[in-house]
Amino acid sequence: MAVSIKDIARLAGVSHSTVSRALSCNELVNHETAARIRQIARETGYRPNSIGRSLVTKKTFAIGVVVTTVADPFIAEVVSGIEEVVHDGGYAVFLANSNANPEREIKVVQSFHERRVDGILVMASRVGALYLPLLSELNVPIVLIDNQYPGEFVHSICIDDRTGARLAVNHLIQLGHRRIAYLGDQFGLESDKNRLGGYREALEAAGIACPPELVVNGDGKAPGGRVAMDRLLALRDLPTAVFCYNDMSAVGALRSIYDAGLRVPQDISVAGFDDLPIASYLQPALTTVRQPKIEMGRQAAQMLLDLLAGERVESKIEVQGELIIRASTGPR
Amino acid sequence: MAVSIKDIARLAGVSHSTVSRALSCNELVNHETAARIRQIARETGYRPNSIGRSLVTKKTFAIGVVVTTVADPFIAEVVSGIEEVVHDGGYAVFLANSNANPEREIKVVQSFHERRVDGILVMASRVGALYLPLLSELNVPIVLIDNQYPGEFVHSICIDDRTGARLAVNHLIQLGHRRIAYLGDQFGLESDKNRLGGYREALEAAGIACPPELVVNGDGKAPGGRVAMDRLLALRDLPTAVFCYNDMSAVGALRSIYDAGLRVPQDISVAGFDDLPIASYLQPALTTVRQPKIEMGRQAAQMLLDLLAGERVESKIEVQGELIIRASTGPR
DNA sequence: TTGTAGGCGTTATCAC
DNA sequence: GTGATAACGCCTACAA
Repeated sequence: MAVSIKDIARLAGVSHSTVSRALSCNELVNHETAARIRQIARETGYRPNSIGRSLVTKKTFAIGVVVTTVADPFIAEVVSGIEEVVHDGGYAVFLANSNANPEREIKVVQSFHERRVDGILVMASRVGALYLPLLSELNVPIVLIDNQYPGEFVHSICIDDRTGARLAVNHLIQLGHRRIAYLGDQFGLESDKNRLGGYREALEAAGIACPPELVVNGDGKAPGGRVAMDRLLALRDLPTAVFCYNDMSAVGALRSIYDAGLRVPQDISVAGFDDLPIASYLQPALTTVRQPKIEMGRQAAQMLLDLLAGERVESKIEVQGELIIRASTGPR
Repeated sequence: MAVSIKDIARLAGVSHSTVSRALSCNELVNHETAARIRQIARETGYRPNSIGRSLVTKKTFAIGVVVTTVADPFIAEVVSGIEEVVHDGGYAVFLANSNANPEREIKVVQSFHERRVDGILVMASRVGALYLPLLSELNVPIVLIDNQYPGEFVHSICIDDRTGARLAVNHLIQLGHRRIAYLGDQFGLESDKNRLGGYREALEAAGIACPPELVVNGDGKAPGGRVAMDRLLALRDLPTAVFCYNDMSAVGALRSIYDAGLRVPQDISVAGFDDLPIASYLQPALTTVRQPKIEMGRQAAQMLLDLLAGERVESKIEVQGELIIRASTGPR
């Protein structure tokens, strides 16, 4: 079937070890025989079998990436940053969806382990610190991106949700808004908790009340944002501004507001979080907190590669968001 | 280090072949010893090494997926359909970006081959029929999704771009438009050629002229769509409707139109292609040709799995788009 | 029902 | 410089 090192050895009239050396550009091999061997390898269309190699070297040069779903624009951006660095580092990427299901997340990690990946990257983990016991057993470095399970993990990178949220809400306050709503994600996620926390802190610091009816939950996507905004619009006393968990929630909120016949930002200001590529193309262009998505992917991947190279790494990176003011927020 | 089948054999006082049989639930092994072995495996945290297994079985239960970039909402949707079916079929997914670079695409495919993936899926291939010589050499089944290189390939799935485009353009014609522009993708891509072809056919069938200045090229993304629309708006005689290569191009076109102080659809109607999740949330909601994105991913993956199972498969699937009429198109 | 032996494709350690 | 030989972890005849 596929041509192996032994086939080449036979054709070249040498031993398979010589072929191995010649192909791995080992110096200790006659220049002419090496050239002849490489020539034969080319002619026969030889491609080294990385399975055989991995078995002896105990390196697969593969890393596993777990995401909740790749059909999420934020995640897709981060993954593209990961892919870039991992690929340039000579590694391949296994990708699997957890569907935000903790059991499935663990299953996926274990299947990665069976494939003997050299490292694992998990986005928006629903397991987080629960890995710690597994970790020593697996003996595979894991880096978490935006861990969604309470508690510290060894190696992780995340955005400073709290500060980012304060940035956005302070901006709304400075515009004169006093009745500011928070349109969140599903209950229980760390980043939602922290963005809500930042929102509360900003209001409190400004001496503004935060009545519970102004905090609603969506699902981090447009449909949920729309429904949640519908609830806010059903209030007797409408908010004049809404800070949304993320841009996709804001997209849903905008739809709800338009359908109610209101204008943005004249009637209601809307701010998001993420700064997805679409954000500046929405009508009106969305004010939001930019996350360095691709860069976060790159950094997480680099942290993992450094770990694999045995280098010392910062165990926890926290990046800062940047407020991008566009047209969806205006004075009260 | 990691516990192997031999370690368990030693602990259980049996040979490693017995362990192998017990763990693969082979019937030919004493029930009690099997139970004991499985117990030990559990206690020691044994995880089979799929590398060792693959070497002898010559199956990796991995498939390689090549995309131009995963940070494209259309591609991300298709990939999520692929991942679902592939994962449920017991296979893992290698993901790699080609960055729309033909040389890199070939490199990636070859690296997949070195890893001895059981099959390969390529989205928006820039290589297409050029694979044919490589194919016999690689001896790995390849399925193409939306092949962008001219010519037929063996196994492929694509959308009927021509008919889809006609659907959209006929809709604009029925609304009374006569001056209809085509805002395309980069020059040279098959789907762009075919959507342009469908556009021309629809106009011709209606006896409408198609002056060359009404055909412009974008890049399949919002920035390119915006710039291309700017060019259309610089025309002395403006189009009253624009059919865009895809939804992201339409997103850019909308921005350009708003910035010019015009209204959609009152001044200009805009139609897209894809029906991305965002399409119905744009302002105004985008009229577009729906591609069954997730389903296309599923079908492509299923085709590959069927191929791997040695089943007969249709060599070429062509799916139909569906016109989704929303608010971005209106009477002239 | 179980053990022995061989081999998958590679790298690595020895001698020669 | 080169060739045996062993090893990696697993599966699978074949033998017992």
